[in-house]
Amino acid sequence: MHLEEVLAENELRVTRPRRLVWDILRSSNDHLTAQAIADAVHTQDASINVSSVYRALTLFSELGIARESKFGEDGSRWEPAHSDEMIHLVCEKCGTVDHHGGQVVTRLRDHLASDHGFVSSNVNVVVNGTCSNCSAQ
Amino acid sequence: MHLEEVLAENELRVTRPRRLVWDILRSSNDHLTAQAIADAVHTQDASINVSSVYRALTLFSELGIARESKFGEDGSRWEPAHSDEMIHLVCEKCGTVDHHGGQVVTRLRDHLASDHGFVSSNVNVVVNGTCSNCSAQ
DNA sequence: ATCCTTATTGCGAACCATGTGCAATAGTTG
DNA sequence: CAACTATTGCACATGGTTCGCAATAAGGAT
Repeated sequence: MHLEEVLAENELRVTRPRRLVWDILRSSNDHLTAQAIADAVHTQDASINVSSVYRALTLFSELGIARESKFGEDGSRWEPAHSDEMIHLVCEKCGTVDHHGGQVVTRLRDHLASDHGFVSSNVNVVVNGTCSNCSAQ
Repeated sequence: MHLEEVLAENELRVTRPRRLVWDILRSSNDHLTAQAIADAVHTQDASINVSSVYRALTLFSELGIARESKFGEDGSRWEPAHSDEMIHLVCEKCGTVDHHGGQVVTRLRDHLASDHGFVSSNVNVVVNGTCSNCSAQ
């Protein structure tokens, strides 16, 4: 997915802050806080303001190319968008956040819709626990 | 579950702020923000400070008798603790938050543990969407 | 019931993540 | 290149949540 296209399609401009924030989001496979992203941006261009980072992130989320999740302590975590099917496994020991795919979410959605008339737009699953690495020792 | 017992077991004191916060949590079947709880407390005793409300809530959550969830805009939501099996259905139209029980979570836990070595301590499922009431019209 | 000890409070200020108004800057289109 | 205006940087506002500390009150002992 190319930032340029998505922005162009919506008649939005491709600016340096937006490009940098996007590159960092894409290149990291972590779930970064806005602050962490701002820090990373600053190593490449110290003149870019935190506000622009926040503005870029909110924009990306509105455009559907970034996803905001709330876990952990210090504010929201950001990552490139992925399907709801991908749920989050947060290890309480090493702090790693992994994705896990399956049909759980789809099944849940279907069940809620057909049996309870609840039409879901967005499903968020966060599992806290101990990952296999950490529970090994 | 009696507040007094839980507190006594942990050599903690039963104070007016704690009792009021607990009563409000128990009597409401909503998911209240700390601020809303503070407001409710104030109608009964205006002299109680917000800090004490926050302190009570964090304490209750440590004691395992209250649960903090993060959805919506304005901060965390609080409710008396319930099993992970109860997932949250948040209606984007009317704002209602409903509980929904099932085996989804247990199945997910088992799957993650046996097939992926991820031992989950706590599972959080938030489904955003439109409830049957709202989608009716 | 009263005294003592110390957990807990109220207060105010601090903090942190996030949003905003506005003048200056820089994409984009012609 | 020029012009139009979306977007930025700045500095400040905001809203939720925490903290230090002196004053207060819970609960056990006398």
